[in-house]
Amino acid sequence: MSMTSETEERMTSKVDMDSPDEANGGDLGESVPLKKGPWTSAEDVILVDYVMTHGEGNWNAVQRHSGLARCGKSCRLRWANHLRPDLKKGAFTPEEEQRIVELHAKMGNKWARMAVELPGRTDNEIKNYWNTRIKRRQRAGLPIYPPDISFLVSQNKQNEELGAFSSADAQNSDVLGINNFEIPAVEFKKLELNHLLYPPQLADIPARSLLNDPVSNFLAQGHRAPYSSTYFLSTTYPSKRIRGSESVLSGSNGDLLNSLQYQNDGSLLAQPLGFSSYSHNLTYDDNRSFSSVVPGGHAYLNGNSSSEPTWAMKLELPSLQNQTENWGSPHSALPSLDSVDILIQSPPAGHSESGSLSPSNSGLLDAVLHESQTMKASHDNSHQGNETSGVTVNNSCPDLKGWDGHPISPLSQFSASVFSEYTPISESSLHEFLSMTTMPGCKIKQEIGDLAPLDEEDDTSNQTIFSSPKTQHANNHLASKDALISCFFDDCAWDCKQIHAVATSSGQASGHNSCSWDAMSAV
DNA sequence: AATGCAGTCAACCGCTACTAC
DNA sequence: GGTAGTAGCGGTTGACTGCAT
Repeated sequence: MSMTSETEERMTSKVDMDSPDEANGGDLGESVPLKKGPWTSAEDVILVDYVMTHGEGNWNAVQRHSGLARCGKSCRLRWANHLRPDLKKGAFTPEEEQRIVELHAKMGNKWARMAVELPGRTDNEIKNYWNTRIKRRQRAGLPIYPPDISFLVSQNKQNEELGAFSSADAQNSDVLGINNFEIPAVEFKKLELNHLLYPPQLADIPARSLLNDPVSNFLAQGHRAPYSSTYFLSTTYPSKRIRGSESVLSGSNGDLLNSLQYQNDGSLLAQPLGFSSYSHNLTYDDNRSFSSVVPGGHAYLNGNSSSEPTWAMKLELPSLQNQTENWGSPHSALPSLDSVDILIQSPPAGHSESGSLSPSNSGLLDAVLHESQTMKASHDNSHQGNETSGVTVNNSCPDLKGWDGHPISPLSQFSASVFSEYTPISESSLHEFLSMTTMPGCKIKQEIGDLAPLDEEDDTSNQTIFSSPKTQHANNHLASKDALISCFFDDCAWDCKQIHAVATSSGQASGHNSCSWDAMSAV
């Protein structure tokens, strides 16, 4: 947001001068009231000067030493989000946007950790971008994640579900909660990250930043020296403190810092970055495409916005550390979830006729069967003859558009529908549901190539490669649910096409057949 | 031109984790 | 082990901007 000096001053005049805020770490010994609201240019200069002299940290001392009438928290925030010289200014690039989506699919609302992966970007920036994006897409009735990401999210969920089956496996889980099953290797061929690191370029910085930004001028006037060489390597960002069990990623900071160098002019010199913090699941292949396993799974939030909620339930999306601590353990309770508001309707009365399901499948799976069968009946009545290559294409919601205008995945629709139509929802049940629908080792990967090829665009835009887990346990788990899968996949032809694209592009067929593609495609 | 609305952004707030004593 | 101080994170708020009516 650009702000002229006049505007700045005008705003400043409106800023309340609050009394020292004890809760915010204000200096109780000072009589100077702490100021709130937008920072002025003069304040910025004072703060920058202070950091040049004293370094970062001890933010509450800023007021004492510089006379700046700001609380420590405010100073830290101002520095971290606006004044530190390694910040990248300007709009997110498409690559960064793609990266954010991908990171969010993996991490949930862990903005600080996402910021570590996006050098020069702040958690606040990313958070604002994401929230804006969510709002925009929800309004448009688009899914939060693109289909390939959504698929990977659900794919990951099933791996976590598998991990919960075996305490032995859980004990062997690595620090990030990836169990020792053979995790499907997923390649985001589409996600070229050739420019993952963006050295700040003057061209990227708004003119205001160069001409009117007092800090830029300040730095330009000879205050850069302290930032030269390794000054920031030891003191500055990304230096986000990793909370609690997130410390398993502690290598991230160091590795990242080791990949960054500041030049004498204060600009950031980018070096090849190996992402060693996620080296076990994030890699570059020879084509510099991005390979990832998505360990975190998230609810489909795309929008069945027409469903009026009867009550709201706050769910948290799983984060890595939570998976480690909870998901892999057979003694664990429900997994912790990141904050996502999901509006869920109360279940229809008397919805418990599916007594054939196991107790663990009660509730949501009943709902799955019920809705799937209902939808199937509906399709049979109104959409007969929509079969292509043995796959029934769901056209029941022709107006809904998915990622980049693609029709919304029936899987996504279905998931959203499940979320919106039935409640209370059990996270474990959801995982089980997703596990069944996307279980690796499923015959999908072997026989899917028999389907008609997708159009060229799909082939190139959703190239995702899976390998199969060698998990007999999973296969046994799967085998008992063919019937459910066959019902479900009637409504998932679209996602089957995605799977098809995956299988076609990968050329890696699994030898583990535990559920019948025929059963799914023939319904 | 005036008004309303949505989008964007900076900043604040509440909370938690870490550290030192 | 308890407490206070500090740092950091994530959610929320409010001001500004741009566009549509």
